[in-house]
Amino acid sequence: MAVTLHDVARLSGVSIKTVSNVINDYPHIRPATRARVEAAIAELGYTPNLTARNLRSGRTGVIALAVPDLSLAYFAELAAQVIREAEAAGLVVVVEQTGGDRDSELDLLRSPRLKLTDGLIFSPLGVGPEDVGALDVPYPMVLLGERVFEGPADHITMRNVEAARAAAEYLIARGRRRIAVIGAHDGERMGSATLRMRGYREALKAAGIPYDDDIVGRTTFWHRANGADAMRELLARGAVLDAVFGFNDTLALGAMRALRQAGLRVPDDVSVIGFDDLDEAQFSFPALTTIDPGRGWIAKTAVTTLLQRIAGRTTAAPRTLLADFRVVERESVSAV
Amino acid sequence: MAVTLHDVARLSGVSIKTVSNVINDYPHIRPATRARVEAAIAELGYTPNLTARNLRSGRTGVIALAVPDLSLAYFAELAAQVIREAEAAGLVVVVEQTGGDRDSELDLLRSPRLKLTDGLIFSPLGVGPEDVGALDVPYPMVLLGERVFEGPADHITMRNVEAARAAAEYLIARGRRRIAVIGAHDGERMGSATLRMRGYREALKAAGIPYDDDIVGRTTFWHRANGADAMRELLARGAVLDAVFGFNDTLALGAMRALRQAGLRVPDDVSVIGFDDLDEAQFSFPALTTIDPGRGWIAKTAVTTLLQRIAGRTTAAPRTLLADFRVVERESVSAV
DNA sequence: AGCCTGCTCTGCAACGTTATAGGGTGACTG
DNA sequence: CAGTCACCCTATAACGTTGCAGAGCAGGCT
Repeated sequence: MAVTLHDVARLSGVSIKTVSNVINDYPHIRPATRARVEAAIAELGYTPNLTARNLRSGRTGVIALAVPDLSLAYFAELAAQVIREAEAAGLVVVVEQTGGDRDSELDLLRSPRLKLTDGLIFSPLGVGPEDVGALDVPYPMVLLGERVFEGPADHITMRNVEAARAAAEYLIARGRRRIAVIGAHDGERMGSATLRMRGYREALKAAGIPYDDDIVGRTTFWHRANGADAMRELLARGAVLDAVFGFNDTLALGAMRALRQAGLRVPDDVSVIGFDDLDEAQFSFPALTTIDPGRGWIAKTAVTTLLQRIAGRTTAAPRTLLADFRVVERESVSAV
Repeated sequence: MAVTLHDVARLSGVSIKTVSNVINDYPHIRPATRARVEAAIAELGYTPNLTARNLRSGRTGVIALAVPDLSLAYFAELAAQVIREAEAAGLVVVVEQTGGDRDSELDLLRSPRLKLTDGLIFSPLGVGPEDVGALDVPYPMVLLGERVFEGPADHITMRNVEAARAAAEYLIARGRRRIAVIGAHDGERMGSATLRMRGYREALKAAGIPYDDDIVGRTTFWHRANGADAMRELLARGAVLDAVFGFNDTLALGAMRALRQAGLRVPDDVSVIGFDDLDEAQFSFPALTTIDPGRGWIAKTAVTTLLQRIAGRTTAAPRTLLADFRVVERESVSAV
């Protein structure tokens, strides 16, 4: 059924190793021989068996990307970019969905399925600082996200505190003083919510605005529905606010929907800023002002860093690399 | 470095084959031997080398999913569901992005990378009926989408014509007569645009409404930006309309943004219906009325059909399977 | 007693590839 | 004219696993 090196060798009248040499661009081959072999390859439609090659070489040319769920737009866009970067480097990507659940994440790290891959780009949501032990895995890994710092692996992430501070400052600079937050998460000891909250509070403090727990909307999950629900709850209990900082774009978009449903005008009555710069943020009405956290750079750097580890070129201590961010000005924020 | 069967065999004092037998649940092993082997496995932390196993068995436990781009929400949600279904069946998924480009798609079909997988779920955008030859590939494949019918592979898709007709009828039933279309695509001989247009025209005809080319917005790509642009163009040339049928949700959402930007009220001045039932359609303002094309069923059926082909249980002729659809009523359509 | 059967375990070959080591050529050098 | 060297090619042994064939042994049957 499948054509192998043996078949090509037999047809072209050379040894199997010569065929292998032709395929691998070994330089010392007579042009005539090379032509004969290539003709045989074409005639038989031979393609190498990558499984066998991998067994020999110990490499698979496959990397794994583990994210909570592709139906979350942030991770879909991240995955799209990681796959593009990996393809440029000649790799393919297995995408694993953990559901953001700590146990599933720990299972995945130990799964023999990863044996089929050269390395892992892991974006945890459940695993945290208490699991650094489990993160000391026997294969190359790059960590994304905010759950684990000082872990045993390279870590590529964004400047959460600074970016969140910039978002809040952007609102403050436009005269907003009652800036609600959507996405706070009390139980969390380390993560995006904690860090972005820190940046928010820094901005308030620097501007001399008191922190008010009454305008902090809490939600563990960061879906559109959670943003809308948290916003409705804030409005229902009569919170006074002139701006909303959604800790990500889907929260902000959900919140924006709830605001407009409640008859409030965005940005005039309430300005809204998000975080992530999803594609869809350009097309809400009004278009969402947000933070571009450098996702493209993160994807690219994750792949190149993983490749360096795989190649064993870097035996240095784990590094943490931070992406640059910027405020993307659109329509959902106006000056008072 | 890596622990192999040999290491386990040496430690437990049995042959390598016995260890293999223990791992593969071969029944005739003395409990004492089994226990000894299992203890050795645990002590050494042995996990099987899947590459070697695959070379022996000819199976990899990996399937490929080829879509245009994960940053398109429809394909991200499809991929999420395919990965979930595959995982339930003990498979992992390599995601390939073709960009929707015919040449890239044809390249992919011939790529040796697919040698690493047991089969392919392929959602083409560029490849069309003229390429049925190239689709006759030597590995199990399931086709998705509307580009190729009557091909050499199983085909799982949606009831485009009926669903589009239902969408238009839904608008007509609410008194809308000037129903614009966003997403028509003239160059296309076969595809979603063609089929959905057919359903739209069927509905018009059945209601005795004349077809008017002036309210048909054309766009090859189906991003949010294209929907907004096409809508703006229609409005700019003074088209008279009381409803919009976006051939997918992102087009509809883009169009909705353009409508509201132009000061029109949705749904009262102009009602909007989409197609796909993306997660984000629930959270636009107003929430988007749309068609649920049965994406979940499609993902599940694609995986199980592919698995049947891989197992060789079905040697029957290629089948076409159609998902059920339904209209999802939300807020973007109102009665006149 | 002799044979068969079933259980437990083993050795070898094979999956398709690449690395290593080395065997022939012919041409060039001294 | 011998020696050296670059070039072209080949045979063999792995990579880690599983399928196949069978060996040794105990127990039960005739």
